[in-house]
Amino acid sequence: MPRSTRRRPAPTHPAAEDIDLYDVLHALSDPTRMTIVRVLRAEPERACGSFPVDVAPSTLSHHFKVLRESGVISQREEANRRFSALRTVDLERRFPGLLDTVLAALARNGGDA
Amino acid sequence: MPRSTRRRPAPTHPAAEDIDLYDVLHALSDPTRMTIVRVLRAEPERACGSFPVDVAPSTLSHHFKVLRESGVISQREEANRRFSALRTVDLERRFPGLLDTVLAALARNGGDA
DNA sequence: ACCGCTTTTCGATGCTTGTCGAACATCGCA
DNA sequence: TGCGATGTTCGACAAGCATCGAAAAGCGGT
Repeated sequence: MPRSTRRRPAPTHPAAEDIDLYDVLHALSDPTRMTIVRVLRAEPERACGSFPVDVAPSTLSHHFKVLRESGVISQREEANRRFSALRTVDLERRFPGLLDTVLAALARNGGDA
Repeated sequence: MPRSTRRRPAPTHPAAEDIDLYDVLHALSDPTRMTIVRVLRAEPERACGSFPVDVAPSTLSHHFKVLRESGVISQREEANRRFSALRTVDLERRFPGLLDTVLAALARNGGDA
């Protein structure tokens, strides 16, 4: 009996057309999560633990879950690490210009605040 | 002794340059408040009680307070009515394109949902 | 087989939030 | 002066949220 290669439950992502605006806005209304998005904007992919945020690992995991379930980021597993990436294409298709505008606004708000 | 003509405490608004992005995003992440913004987009001004939202007056007052203190709307008093308006100029100056993009995204999200 | 690293899950905690009803304030009008 | 209409304030309440520490799961290397 071939055991599944899946170890932990694979991270679930909403379909592009199911991304909800209110979920996205809520996800982006937290500074810690916005920092994650901003960093991910500059790099295509990054491991969870390598973000310049000052919260406990469990808290960070929670924020990634919020971002993932709102459709802002995607996550893939590699070994015991989990890499995150912005869903730029899906977001652009669903809500054109939103991500760019918000990130531009963030830069005016205080940049890294 | 001349009493002040102010009866109730006048509504307080943040200065344009003090509008905080996180406050704005949070204000916009609620459907009831978003409905208010959407209606205000089509009309320059409107009295509080005349919005097509289905909540108690006290709840509505709370939402207006959130919108006002985040800098999304302004309110002026006339007699015993309070008129609200979008702070389109201030918002555009502080976060260019944000309001338009979010409202366009709202239309894609389900329009009046 | 064991250890260390990365990340998630669980339970708890304190704060925030959306909601309501009741009471209050203010105005116009009769 | 009193009445109705318009909004706000005040508690109260349930739900949600950001946060943490402790524990567990999964992987790679020794």
